[in-house]
Amino acid sequence: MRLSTKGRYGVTAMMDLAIHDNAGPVTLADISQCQGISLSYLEQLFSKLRKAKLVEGVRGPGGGYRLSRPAEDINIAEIISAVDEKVDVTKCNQEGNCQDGMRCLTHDLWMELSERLYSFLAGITLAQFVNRPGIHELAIQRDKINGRFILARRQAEVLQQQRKAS
Amino acid sequence: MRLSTKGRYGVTAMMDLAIHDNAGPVTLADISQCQGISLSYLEQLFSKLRKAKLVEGVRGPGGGYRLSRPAEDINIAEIISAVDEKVDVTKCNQEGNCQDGMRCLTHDLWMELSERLYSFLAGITLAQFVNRPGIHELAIQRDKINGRFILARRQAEVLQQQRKAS
DNA sequence: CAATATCCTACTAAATTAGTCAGGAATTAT
DNA sequence: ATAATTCCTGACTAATTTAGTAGGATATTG
Repeated sequence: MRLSTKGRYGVTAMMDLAIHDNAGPVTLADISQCQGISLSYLEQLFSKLRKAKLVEGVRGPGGGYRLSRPAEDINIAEIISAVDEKVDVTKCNQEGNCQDGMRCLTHDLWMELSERLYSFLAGITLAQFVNRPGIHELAIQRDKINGRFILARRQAEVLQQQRKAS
Repeated sequence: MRLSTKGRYGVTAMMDLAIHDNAGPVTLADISQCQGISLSYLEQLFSKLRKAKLVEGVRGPGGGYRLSRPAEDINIAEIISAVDEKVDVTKCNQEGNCQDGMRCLTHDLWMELSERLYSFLAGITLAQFVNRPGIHELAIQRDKINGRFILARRQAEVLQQQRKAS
């Protein structure tokens, strides 16, 4: 009973996007460096996230990825499903043909577990999780350690523009 | 997010023991044939189940395995833990050293998920599951199809002895 | 054009899972 | 006693999945 790194990486990366959402697109190179995930591997994951319409890619310099919806509307179950296949612990993919074309004795158990698992994860939005006490502080601390100055600069620019506009 | 066959096999096999609990020990050869699991593989699983004190082996002819405790006192989480390692979706085995010796941003999420997962599974006893409507009937049907006459005979003998004793 | 990014496909290495094989040890029936 | 039955153990292997590489194409900005 475990979660592959694919799912964990996916959620972690999405949280990164959510945290830096106001500072424009985040590059995979950035995430790769900070979270210690290989760039190419991240590209594969984001390809899936993009196909699931959870993120949007922006090409070219200054580009990167951003959430395609507000963090309030993205839940953990979606992310894991997109990246790590289904959240499902049955053998038969819920089809009930687990043993000789019939439902095996434990089929109902796995079905129920799968459902509960999914709804637990579906009940947690990115926003909810990012807004937990301490998370933002922890993230900023991390960014400093990792020398994520680009993001800091961008974030400052965005604030300036907002001031101009008002 | 998935369950390996180890865990599934383990639970399925334990259910088999629970269902045939009144008919004396169940041989692995029997389970192997009926559930379509290789005998040697079952032996490995049962070695773990035995070490976790969930089953007892009875050697010699007429031997097999039986539950070491009443089915009411055995829950699904124990079985999976015994056979398939921990029920845990964190990267760091709950130690909180997931990223550079610090807790990663998603650590709390995985911790909470692991806990909920475990307590869900721990809340289901073998007995509860075996006593679900339809399960016993399904099992008897299966036994007939699989020609599990040995067990049927034994079950009859047990009943006779009980009658004599009373 | 040059630099920066995403995007895409195919390949490879490592780890895990699932299983096999070969034998030994305990128990019971004959 | 001995043969049959069954658990028990460890080492080995094949298949699958996971994780990661490599290399290049495409789009965008300055």
